Amino acid sequence: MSLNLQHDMSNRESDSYNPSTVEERWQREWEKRGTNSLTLEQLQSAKNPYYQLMMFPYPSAEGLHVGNIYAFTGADVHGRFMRMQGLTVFEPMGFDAFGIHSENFALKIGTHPMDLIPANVKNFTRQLRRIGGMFDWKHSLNTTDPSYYKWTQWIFLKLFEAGLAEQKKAPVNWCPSCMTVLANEQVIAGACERCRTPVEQREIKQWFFKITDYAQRLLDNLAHIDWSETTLKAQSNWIGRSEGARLKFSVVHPDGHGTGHSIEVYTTRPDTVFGATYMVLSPEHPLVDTVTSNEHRQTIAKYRAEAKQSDLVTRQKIDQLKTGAFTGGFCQNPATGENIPIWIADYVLMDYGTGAIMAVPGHDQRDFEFATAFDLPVERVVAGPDEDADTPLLEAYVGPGSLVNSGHFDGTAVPESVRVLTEWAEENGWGEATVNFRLHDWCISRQRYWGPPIPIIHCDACGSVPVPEEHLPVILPRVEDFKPDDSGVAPLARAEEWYRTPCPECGAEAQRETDVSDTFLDSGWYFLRYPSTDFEDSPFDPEITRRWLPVDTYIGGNEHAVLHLMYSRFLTMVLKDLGHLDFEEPYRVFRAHGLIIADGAKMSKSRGNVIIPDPIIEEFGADAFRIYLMFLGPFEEGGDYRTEGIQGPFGFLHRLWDTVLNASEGPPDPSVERKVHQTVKQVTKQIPQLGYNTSIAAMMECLNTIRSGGRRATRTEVEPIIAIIAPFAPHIAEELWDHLGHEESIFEGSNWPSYDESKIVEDTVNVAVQVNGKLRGTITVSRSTAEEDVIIAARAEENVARYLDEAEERRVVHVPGRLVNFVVG
RNA sequence: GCCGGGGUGGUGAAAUUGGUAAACACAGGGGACUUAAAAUCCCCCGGGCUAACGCCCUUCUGGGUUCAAAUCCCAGCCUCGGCACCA
Repeated sequence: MSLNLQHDMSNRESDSYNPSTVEERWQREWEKRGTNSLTLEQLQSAKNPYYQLMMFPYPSAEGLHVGNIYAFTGADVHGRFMRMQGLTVFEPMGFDAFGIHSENFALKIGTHPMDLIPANVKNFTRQLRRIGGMFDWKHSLNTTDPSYYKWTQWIFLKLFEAGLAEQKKAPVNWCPSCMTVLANEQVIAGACERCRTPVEQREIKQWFFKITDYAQRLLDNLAHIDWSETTLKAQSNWIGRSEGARLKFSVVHPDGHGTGHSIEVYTTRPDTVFGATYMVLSPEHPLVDTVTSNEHRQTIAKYRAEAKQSDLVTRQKIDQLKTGAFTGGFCQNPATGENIPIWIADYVLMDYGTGAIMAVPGHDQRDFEFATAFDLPVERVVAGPDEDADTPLLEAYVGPGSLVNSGHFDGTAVPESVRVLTEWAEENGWGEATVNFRLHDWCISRQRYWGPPIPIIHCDACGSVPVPEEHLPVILPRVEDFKPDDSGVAPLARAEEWYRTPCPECGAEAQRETDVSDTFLDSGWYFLRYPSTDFEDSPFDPEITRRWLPVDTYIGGNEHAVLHLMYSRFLTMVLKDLGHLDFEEPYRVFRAHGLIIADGAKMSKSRGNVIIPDPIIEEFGADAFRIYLMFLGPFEEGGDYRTEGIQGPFGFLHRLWDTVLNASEGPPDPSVERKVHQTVKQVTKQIPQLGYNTSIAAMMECLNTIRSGGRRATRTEVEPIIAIIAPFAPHIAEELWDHLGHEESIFEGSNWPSYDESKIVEDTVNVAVQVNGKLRGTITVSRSTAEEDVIIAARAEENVARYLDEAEERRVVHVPGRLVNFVVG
């Protein structure tokens, strides 16, 4: 029979599916017709605007990798689906091309980044077109383009004017290999995120954005935004809000007389203050010199020097022995009135809380370890159940209980005790309730070359003067020797003719800031720029921004859960407060996609399991590759890439092609039609939930049904399938759509098929029959069969009957359309 | 250590959210077509017992709830992410 069909279609025999021909044709057509680009007029007046965003790539020399394509395809499927629903979808793509990545690579191969980046961008653009994304290339952007970073600098100025940018000398993480300052976020377990070199501590003047001013708001808003749960959790952990108290301890002479100095500590357990038997300052604490006695000065100086050298590397290792040194100074425990010694130790960090702690070795494990190491007294002030004031402590007790050895607070239960003791401290003027955040201010300056210059001019008379807006952009000059050195001074300091400039305020000779800004500042606002790239005189056009933002759906990797996503939320909030935006959360919906792994491990050059996409696309086509990637597993969980796996989707597209080309006119077969409607329904429901793998499986199943027994399909059966596959395989969908006689692109107009609920219901159902919960047979009954008749039929089933004969029926459970369960005993 | 995600065939994974476990694919085996290969098509494919109808076992392990558990509860093991001396 299939032979006969082949014969019928002999005029079509040469038209077997050839992905590259089809894909080239449609990529050309889209370009020619402007299918994927919005006009300025559309941007200004679209009735149903939908902003589909994905994370723009850093254009590496290696080109797009499978992970990029996976992420972009997942977002593109969603965007194309929304478009077919009749929305005007804006799906831009750009390049995050500044930063240390490009700079390091340029240094390595000895090419200037200004030459390297355009070549990489060109290659990326070619590859991005090849995968068939619905990208609006008329509204692309590149962060290294002066017309873009002009506005990055403008944002810096806005924060500067608002008092949210400040320069201060700060102990910073210094990577001796990259020769640059790293943000705390770029330090992983004491080592540089990029090169794994242990980080040192240095004091350098740095520009900071005061993101901590927004900590509470950044945290509170997490309750209202529709983001992936894991991302929300990561953000909230990163902000790290904790409630506690600041307690003031007076510094005293050994004889108990006050020195006039006092030290504040931060604690989440003010209720254990009676058990504070010593105090520990961070080695960098400003009062260390003040409290140190002459005979201890040398030891302290030595310890501080050691701490500085090893700093974040060893300091962040938990499982090491506690070290420290006694200052010779004392302070008074405000609760007990007793003098307690002041130590310094590197387990106390200067940049958390106040950089000083009251040590309660009885109820804090770190303090306990320190006290044990240096033979300091351990006092019990909390007794758990079955314990009393004298139960010895073999380790810190942190569980529930009530206070002991705490004067008239004895007996207060622990959660209550925190409040009571804080109030007591407040009444007596030595403490107050405080909220503390783990989040640090954002250090945005880099002593590197490949970034936008920070638009500040340093004048001896006027101080730090912002570059006037009309002088923006401050163009990054071409400096041939841009290699960073150990001095901690940025390469731009070598461009004397560039940095020498008159002060905008007094006209005196002054110098430009030679630090450049962090890449995360570039990517912190790019989504605002995309819809307004037609405008040169403002970063984002107010009218267009009102129409298109916030972003409707943002899909990206969870590796940016804290940094990029936090910074862009912060900048959006600031711009709102300054009156430039009327919303404060940039992304309505954010979904984190999973990771593509190969051979059970993350793809990486060092593992040698990186898959290069180009040859696969060449052989099987972008459509098959897209489907395969989306078919691997749940999009939000990622999947394991196997080279052979693409055969499935590839064969599927071949069969789809043949089926459509051989389709006849005529009415659909009722049972096939039912399957088609079921499939349309399922895919319609699952795409918005990113249930791509199951959508594809449903379409495969549907095509199997259409073709079952070698039957020839009708046009009405296949047409909806072409439409619902279109978001996944846009090229073949266009070609087949065209073949069926449609003039316009399948993506123009609302071509998503509707389904008819009444055509979905089956007239007969299979009902499982169980005896005591074990499957003993199945029966097929008409959907409308009355319950009692279903049970009669079930009881009559041959195999079931064997089990029912033997025992007494106690109960019958009937789940309509699903099963009958006889409970016998 | 803390916070998340997850453990289902040889493999990637499904499972209407408590109702026939393994859909859809990959790999493997067998067959058809072909001079041959590729492509395509058809059949088999969790384990055990059986000539067969069937039966027993099976969703990391052990308990529990229920007529019914991959799904809910308790305990434990493993794994992958994130944070981590954060007071």
